[in-house]
Amino acid sequence: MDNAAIADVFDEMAELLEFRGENPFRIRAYTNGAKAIRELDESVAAILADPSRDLSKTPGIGKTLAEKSAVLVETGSLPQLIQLRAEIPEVTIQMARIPGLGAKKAVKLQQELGLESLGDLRKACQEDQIAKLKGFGAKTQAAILDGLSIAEAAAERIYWSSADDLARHIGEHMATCQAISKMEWAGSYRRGRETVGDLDLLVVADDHAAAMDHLECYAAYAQTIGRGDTKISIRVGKSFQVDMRVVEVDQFGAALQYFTGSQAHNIHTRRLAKEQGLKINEYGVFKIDDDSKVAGATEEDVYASIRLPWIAPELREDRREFELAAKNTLPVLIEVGDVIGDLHMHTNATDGTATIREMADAAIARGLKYIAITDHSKRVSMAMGLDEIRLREQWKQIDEIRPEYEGRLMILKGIECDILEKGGMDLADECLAEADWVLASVHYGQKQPRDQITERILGAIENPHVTCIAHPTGRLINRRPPYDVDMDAVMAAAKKHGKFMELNANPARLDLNDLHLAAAKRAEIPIVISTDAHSIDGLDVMQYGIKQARRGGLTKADVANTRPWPMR
DNA sequence: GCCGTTTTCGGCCCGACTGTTTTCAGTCG
Repeated sequence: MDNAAIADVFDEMAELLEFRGENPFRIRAYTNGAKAIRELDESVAAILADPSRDLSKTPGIGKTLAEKSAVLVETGSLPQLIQLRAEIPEVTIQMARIPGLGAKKAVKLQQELGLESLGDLRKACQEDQIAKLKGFGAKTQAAILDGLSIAEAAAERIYWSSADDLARHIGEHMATCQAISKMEWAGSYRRGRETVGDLDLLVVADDHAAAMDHLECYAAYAQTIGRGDTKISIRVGKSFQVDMRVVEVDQFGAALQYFTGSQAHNIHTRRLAKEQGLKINEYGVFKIDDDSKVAGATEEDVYASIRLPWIAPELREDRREFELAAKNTLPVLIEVGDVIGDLHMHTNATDGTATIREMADAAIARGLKYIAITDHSKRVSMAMGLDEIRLREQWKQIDEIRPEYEGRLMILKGIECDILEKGGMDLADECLAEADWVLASVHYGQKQPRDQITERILGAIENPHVTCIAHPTGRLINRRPPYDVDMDAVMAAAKKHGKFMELNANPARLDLNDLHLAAAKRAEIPIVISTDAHSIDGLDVMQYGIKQARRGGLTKADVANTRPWPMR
C-alpha cells in the first residue's frame, strides 16, 4: 500500500469518527497524520522495512498511527476502518455533505427517522417530519431541501483557471462599487491550488451594506446563503459559492492572512503566536496579557510579529514553509516572465490547429526565445500521429523555416513519442536520434498494473534519445485518475539518467502536481514547464503551470526552460 | 491521537453566522 492510499485511509477514519461524536482533537490527529504521510518524501513501506528507522518519529505520526500504517502496508486494510464503515450508514455520510448539515445533525436525522437514502430525506422534508424534530425547525427543513438540489447538481471543485476567470468577472463588477476602497481575493484561489471550491473576497468599505448589496447585484448571482454585518455568502451560477468579508483598513493584513489559509497554515501560525504570548485572529495580532494590538494592517506586519518573513500564499500549506521561514531560506518563487521556452506543442500535422509558422509567430508574441514542435507519433492514430517518414518531412520543413526566425526564435525539431503498451518507443531509435527534443508519453494502456506501467516509463527514461517524460502521471483533474505508477522509481531513474520531467501546464492536467514538484526539486531533477498547446491560444496556459510550480516551491533555477537553449 | 527547554497530563486556532434556543450548539472556513 503506498503513501497516498494510507493517507486516504486515515482521512476516511477522520471523516467517519466525526459521526461517532469523537473528541475533535483525536479526529484532527487522523487528518494531520494523513497529511503528514501524503507529503512524506519517501514511502512508508520503505521506512517500516528499515529497522534503523522509526515511522513514529515523523511529526504528526505517533505510536498508534505508525502501528496502523504497518497494518495497512502488511495487509492492505484496517480493521477499525472496516468496523466504522459498517457502523455508519452511507446515507448519513451523504447527508453530512449537504451544505448546512454536519455530522451531528446527519446522525440524528438518520437515527430518528430511519432514513436509508437521500430520497427518504427529501420525502421527510416534504412530509414536514423534520421541522417537528427537537433542535430542527422549518428553516432547517427548507435549507435541507434546498441543499439536496445543490448536492445533486454535483458541485465539484473547479479548475483554478476557471476560478480565475470568475474572479476576474466578479472583480470587475465589484470595482464599480463606490463604497469599496480596497479589495483582494483570498482562499485557495490566492494560494493557487489546482482546483478551487469557492471564492473568498476581502474588501475594505465605509458602508458594509452597500458593498454586500453590490455583490448581490452581480450578473450571475443566484441566491444569498447567509448575510451578517461583516460577512456574506452567495451562490453564483448553478452552485458555486462566493464569500465576502468586509473589514477595516487597519485589519486588512490580518484578515487577508487569515482568509488566505490554508487552515493548517493558520493553525500553525496561531500556535507560534501563542508560544510568543500573542494571539492572532482576523482583526490583528494582540498581546495575550493586555490585549494590546501589535499588528494587522499588512500581512508583512502579521508575520513579522511572530518573527517570520512574509510567506508567499502558494507555500501556505504547513509543509515546510515555517521551517524555511524561520531560517530565512524561503525560495524566491518562479515568475511568469522567467520562462523563455516552450517545449511541448502540436501543429496541424497532427491534432493541433495551427501551422509551424503560426505557432512560431505566436511564441514570439509571447516573448519566447525557443520552442519545440512536438507532434504525436504514429501510435496515436486518432490524431494522425507521425511515422518516421512524415516526421522527417516535418523536420525538413523546420530546417527551411529556421532562417526566417534567425535571431528571434529557435525552432527545435521535436516529437511527443508514445511509450507503447508492451514497452519500447513508438518510433525507431535512429529516427529519435535526429531530434533536438524527445518527449516520451503514455497515452494507451493507462490502466495497466503498477509494475507494468512503471517498467514502461523506466524503459523510456533509459532510452538514450528520450530527453523528457511528458505529463508523467496522465491524470486529468476531476476526470481521470493518475496511472498507478511508482513515482519514486521514475524520479530516481530520471535523476540517474539526467532526464527532464515535464510540468504540463494545461489546467486540466497540471502534471506533475505540487508534491511531485517539491520531490523533484529535492532530488535536483530539472523541471520543464510546457503548455502542450494544440492551438495558438493554447500557449497562454503557461501561467497555470507557473502557479503550480510556485506551489511546489520551485525557483527560476529549478526550471530548465528559464535558461537559453540548450538549457544547461 | 499527538505532543512536550516549565508538562507523560492536559492542552490542542479562532471567530461569524444560523436556527432554535432563552444561553448555545452546530456548521463553516
